[in-house]
Amino acid sequence: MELRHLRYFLAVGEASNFTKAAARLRVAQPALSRQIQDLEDEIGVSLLRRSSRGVTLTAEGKLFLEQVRELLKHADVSVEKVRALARGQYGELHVGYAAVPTTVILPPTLAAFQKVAPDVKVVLHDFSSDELISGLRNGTLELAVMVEPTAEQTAGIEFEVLQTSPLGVAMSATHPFARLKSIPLKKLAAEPIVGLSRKDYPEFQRFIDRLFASVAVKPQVAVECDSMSSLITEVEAGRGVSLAAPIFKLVIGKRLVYRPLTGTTETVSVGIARATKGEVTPAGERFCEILRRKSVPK
Amino acid sequence: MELRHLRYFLAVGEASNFTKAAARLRVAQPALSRQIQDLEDEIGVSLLRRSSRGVTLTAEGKLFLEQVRELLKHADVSVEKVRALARGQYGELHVGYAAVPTTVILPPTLAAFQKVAPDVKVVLHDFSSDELISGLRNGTLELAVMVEPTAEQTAGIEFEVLQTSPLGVAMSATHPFARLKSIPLKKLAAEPIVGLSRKDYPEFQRFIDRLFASVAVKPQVAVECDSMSSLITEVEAGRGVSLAAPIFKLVIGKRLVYRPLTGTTETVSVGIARATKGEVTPAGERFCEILRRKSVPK
DNA sequence: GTACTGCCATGCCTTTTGGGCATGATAGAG
DNA sequence: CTCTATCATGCCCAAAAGGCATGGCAGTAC
Repeated sequence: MELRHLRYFLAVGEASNFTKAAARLRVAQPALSRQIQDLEDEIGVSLLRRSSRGVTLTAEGKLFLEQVRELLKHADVSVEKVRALARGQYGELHVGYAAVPTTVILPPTLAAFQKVAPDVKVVLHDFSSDELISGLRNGTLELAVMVEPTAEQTAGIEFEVLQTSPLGVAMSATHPFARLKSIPLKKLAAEPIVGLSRKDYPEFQRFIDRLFASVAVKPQVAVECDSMSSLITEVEAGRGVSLAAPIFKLVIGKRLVYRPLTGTTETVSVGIARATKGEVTPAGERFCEILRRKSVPK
Repeated sequence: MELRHLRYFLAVGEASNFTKAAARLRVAQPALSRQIQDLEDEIGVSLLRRSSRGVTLTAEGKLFLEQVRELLKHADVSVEKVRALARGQYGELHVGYAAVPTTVILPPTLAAFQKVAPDVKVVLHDFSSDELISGLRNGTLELAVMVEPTAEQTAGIEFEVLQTSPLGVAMSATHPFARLKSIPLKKLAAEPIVGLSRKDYPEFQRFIDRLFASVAVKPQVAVECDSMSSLITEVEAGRGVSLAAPIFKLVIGKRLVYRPLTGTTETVSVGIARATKGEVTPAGERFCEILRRKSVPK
């Protein structure tokens, strides 16, 4: 039994007439006649009642016709799914992201991606940077939108910068710094700093170290928070100030004040991280393209 | 695309090796190789990654393999269903029956049928005799197990007798008749009779008329019941006696007394009724065979 | 490094089979 | 009773599946 037999049977069943079905299939009527006979022989059941005025389906034929309809439909859909998968318009896409630095880029990207590939199920994973890296390594994540990984994390990971921003400082409105237009790095060095915990964000510690190496000062990290929301609360309470990128302004709202940091050329970069030998699905590729487009500053 | 392509792809996908798959399919390896190429060309997507140490599925290949498995399974099941339908081991069978006269035959028949054709859904319809006849005529019922239809009902219906029984009378234990061993028709004619309603059981009225024609007496039908249970209650209450077949003994239990009727050769027959030009399904045929077997008195 | 082995692809030929054309058989319509 | 529409059969051709021999390639063993 081949799909041809089923396609032919479907045509005959729907036309109730060999001649017309043959015309629709663009084959000669005798060829069709024989294929149907072969099909009936193989199944060993009469599917059609022939008469000199067309054909009618037997009860068995009716049942089989139903089945054949489903089957051919399924075959079509299957092929279409595979093609869509190859075009990046079907399947699952596991995207990891760091919540705060991606608040601006991610939502419009997701919206745009949804439009071009509505049948791709995007599975979002809000992870800490270390979790993102290991997710990429073990294949759980196909790509991650995050801040540039540190040298220790970068093995087997390739990173593509999307946006680079200067650094700034966030503080409570009552803090003395709030009266300044910008904060010099040296002044910051003398101030207690609210930071992120070593455990969840190891790269934060290293970043701080690198930043203050230029002024040869050990910064005072007064509090280590395990989440952004607690960090904001601590800063708001006046326990210290926090390093921040301009994007941070969107997250802190009116609870904190943001000022640019001067006296350093250090920057933070947000971009796409992927495993060097990870699978590159067409859907992932499309997603990256949109990310790039949405990252161009207007 | 033909089923052959799918069967071949399944084999290759499962073996991860053309040579072994070809052996399992009993075709030469090059032939298999080419069919798979054709398949990939047709859907326009790479399904396999070839290497010198076998093949691995691409993401598209994995998706397609899943689909193909389902598809081939579906094809097998479809053919099997059609064959089973032709053998009378699949499908629906609508059987009408008259509840009381079939209390003995039907249950064992259903049990036996269930055994030989567990996948046939037997749909039972407990109808009055007129409903049974019209059900057969309009095709709702394929067959009916019932008492022999009257001449008026018999057009377009063929009836096959399964069991014939003499007539008897049912009465309450306190009724004078209960002291007799049998009841002569003439005595019965003088007695008030509890019958079935004209509306639901027209054949009952005609049967009564025919029976009493031989003794040239108009019987007194005192009460017309619309169901067997109410008839039993009425008889039990002493409102009259009722005509009955021996089978009736099983239904009345100890609530009523049964006595044979003498002075008449009239009998009641229970059998299979079918529409003369109704569809005869193999399942229906099987059901009838079992009915016949179960009707042979032991 | 070299020979070896297992794997898949390619080229060429054979066999199978699907398909076309002409024609036959049949039954309902006019 | 002829005419016509319908499906089946016989015969032939062409397309395509399949087989065999062989080639290329990459690990593996020596």
